Parts: sequence; structure tokens; C-alpha cells
Amino acid sequence: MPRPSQALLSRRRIVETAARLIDADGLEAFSTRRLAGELGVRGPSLYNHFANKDEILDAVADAVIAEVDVSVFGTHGWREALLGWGTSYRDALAAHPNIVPYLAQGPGRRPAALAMADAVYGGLVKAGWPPARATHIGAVMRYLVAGSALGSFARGFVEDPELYAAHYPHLSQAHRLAGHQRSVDEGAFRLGLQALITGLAAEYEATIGPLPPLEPSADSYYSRNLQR
Amino acid sequence: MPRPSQALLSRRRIVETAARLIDADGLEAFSTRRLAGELGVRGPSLYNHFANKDEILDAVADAVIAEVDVSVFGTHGWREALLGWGTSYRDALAAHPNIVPYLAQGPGRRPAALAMADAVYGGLVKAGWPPARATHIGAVMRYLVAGSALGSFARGFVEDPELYAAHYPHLSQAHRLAGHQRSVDEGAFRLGLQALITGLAAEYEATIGPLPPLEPSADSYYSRNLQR
DNA sequence: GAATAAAACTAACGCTGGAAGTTTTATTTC
DNA sequence: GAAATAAAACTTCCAGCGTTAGTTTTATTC
Repeated sequence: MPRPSQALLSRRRIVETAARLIDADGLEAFSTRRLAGELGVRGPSLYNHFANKDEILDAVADAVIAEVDVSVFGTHGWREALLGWGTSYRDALAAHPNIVPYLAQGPGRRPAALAMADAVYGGLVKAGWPPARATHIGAVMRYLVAGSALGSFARGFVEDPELYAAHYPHLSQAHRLAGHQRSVDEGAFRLGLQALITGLAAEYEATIGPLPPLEPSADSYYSRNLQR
Repeated sequence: MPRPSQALLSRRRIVETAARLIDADGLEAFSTRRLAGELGVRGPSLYNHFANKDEILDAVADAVIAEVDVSVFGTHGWREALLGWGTSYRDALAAHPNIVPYLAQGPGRRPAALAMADAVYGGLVKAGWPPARATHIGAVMRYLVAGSALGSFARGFVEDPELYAAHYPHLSQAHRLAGHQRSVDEGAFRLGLQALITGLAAEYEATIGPLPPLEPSADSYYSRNLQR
């Protein structure tokens, strides 16, 4: 069956289906044939729309980053912005953990990833951070977020009390971690993000000047969490 | 040629060779046949020593973690310990970035990874951190270290000025990042680690009590870097 | 309307991890 | 020490992988 009268595929449809498969089964189980099957076509048909499998993965990764909200850099001080952006960034990645090893390689030529980098770097420099420091901060945030989204810390511990009993005296409760996955993982990320911002604030005061005031709004999510 | 009189393979030899191949060519290019070829045998021979390819990768990952030095938890305060361990952890992973996506999944049943978790958690609890907080801190450190070792932040930016010119006004110098890979990546990690520890210290003082004094030794690497 | 391009298919290639079967040697059992 | 058993190497084979080349039909361009 050669070219159909109505297009069966589009880049968008391919990317959406690929994202769904990767979310459901992971990167290792993802194959061009599997994807083609889900789309009701054959493997080689994908090559009419993407040069290779990597290009599909690239597009999936950028679709994930496109979900990240960087608007706080235009509306809040740098501390609230880091908190809001970091949270949104981690939410986006945590919703799609299986693609994280792939997208953590850097923006490359991906439009959404570059737009995010542009907004973050620009916002930090505007806040008074020297350019080199702004770069470092962007990098650290990526480390923290990508690291936290790579896979559950809590679920990395096997639910078998016997495993820990003989040789790991302090890990007697480690088998319970997986059962508290969400609270452990989110609690850890929240702690890390807040501690990092607190530490950066100390450096800002020591090397740049007084901190910009936090939003006075009583119901502001950001001010509540950066109270000192 | 059936069973040789002298053993051609050992688990240790397999793991060392696998680690070398992964370091040289990456995880995607790593195959059981490639590994077998390097060892002078055929692919299926590996299955006499490891159940499957994943088990080989597991052993490689644990060999990397075995390089991490956690002894500072027994000799220094928790701040110096986090700094020293975090640095050693990142050094070990940065020396083997290609296996990082694999080992970041958590300790599982790997002896070295469990021993590391045991030492870190035990050290933090002994320093006064509540158990749940100690878990969070362990998780955050993994986020930061694994995230920073996943691949170079600086090299994630393409060395093409034209890419950034039209749509990313703040990224006019981004094409230069790759040329400063080492200083950017290490500078960022150092900043993140120190800021994180500073922030954690603030929480320790606010919720637990006075900080343990830093080592008085004038030449101590740790005290010099945690000065406030 | 003819020529060109695009999008689907099939067939094929070389590669992958691993199972099954065979052969020889080491180790265990008596 | 001989026989039985186990182990470690090989070969053959399987089903799956990403991708290329060629064919056919339809859309688009001139």
C-alpha cells in the first residue's frame, strides 16, 4: 500500500505516541517498530518524518521541557523564581522520568530547552548575578532537578528486611522507604531546593548586596517557603 | 573448543573490561558480543559467569561506587563530611559518566552502594539529624551528584553562535561554554554543594541546635571551604 | 496533463541478547 | 584410580532491533 490519499502520520502524532510509549514502558522497551505498530503503520514509514530514532527522542525530550513554566522570572525576585521554576521543572520531569537520562544531556538545538535556558540565565543576570555565576546556578538547578527526576530514591531500596540485617546496621528501616516513595522523594527535593536557595542567598548577600525583598503577599506560595 | 584447562574468564576480568568499554564507547555501544570479543571469547561464554547483561552492568555500577570515600563521616563533622563525601562521590561518577544513568536508580542489592548509604545515613543520624531528614539529605546529595555527573552542562550547548542569535537574546555567549567545560562544570558543582550545605546548616541551627565547630586545623580543606 | 515529489509498503541487511545443544576438561564421589 | 557429575568454552539458532533500498500509489508542482 503506497502513499495514502490522507496522511496517516504527522510529526506531532509520532512524538505524542512516542512519549506515551516511553512513559508506559521505558526507554529500553521503546522501538521504532513498536511505535509504528501503535500508529498503525510500519517501521520504515517513520523515516519519512524523522531522520532517525534519535531525532524522535529529541523531539520527545523537548516536548517535556516545553511543559516547564519559566514565567516567574519575569514576575518575581530571583529566589521565588528559582523556587517556582525549580518546582515546575521537576514536576515536568517527574511526570516523564523515563526520558530524563536522554534529555539531561543539555539543550543541544532543542527550541524549548534553549528558551528555558534563555529565560533563566537572563532572569538571574538581571537580578544582579554575575554572568559566570548565573551559568553555574543554571547548571546546579539542572543537576538537582534531573538528578531528582532520574528515578525514585525511595524505590531504589529493596523491600526486603533481610537484605540489610547482616551488614548494614544503620539501614534497618530502609525496606520501608519504597512504601513512602512520594513523601520521601518530594520531601527530599523540597529540602534540597530550599537549602540551595538559602545558601545562594547567603552568597548573594556576601558578594553582591542586599537581597531583594520577598513578595509581601500573605498568600504567596514563594514567600511562605523562603521565610527566614 | 570446549572447556579450557585454564579458566579464560573471571567475573572480575569481565567487569573490568566492561567498565573500560563503557567508559570508552558509552552504554549504547556496549554489547555482550563486543565485550566477549575484547576478552577473547564468544558472547554466550559470558553467561557462565553472569545471568544476563543487566547483571554485568550492575557489577560495573557497584565497582564505580566502591571508589567513593565515605571515611570522612567517621572523622569529621557532618558539614565537612558532606563536602568531602560529595566531592569524592562526584569525582567517582565523573570519571565514569556513561554508567551514571544506570547506577542512579538506587542501591538495589549492590554491596558497595548499600555500604555507602549505611555510612552516610548513620553519620547524619549520629550528628543529630532526625532519621527522616537524614534520608532526605542522602537523597538530595544523590540528586546533585548524579545530576552533575550525567554529562557536561557546558558541552550541552552547541558551539554555533548562529543558533542563538535570532531567538535567544541572553544566550549570545553560550557557544563558548563548551570550550570552558571543566571550569564551568566543576565551578557549578562546587557552588551547588557549598550552597546546599550552607542551607542545611541554617536548618540545623533553626531546628536542632548549634552547629558542631569546624575543624580548627588551618590546612583543612573542609574548614577552608565552609567558612562563613 | 506530464513531471516531480512525497508517503506508505516490502524485503533485506547487519547487529543485538540470549537459549539450546555439543564437546572437553575439572571436580567430586565412591 | 575410575566413574559420574559439573563447569566452561564453543556453535547454531531464534526473535528482535534500526535502518537502507526499492516499489507503488497519490499529491503537488510546473
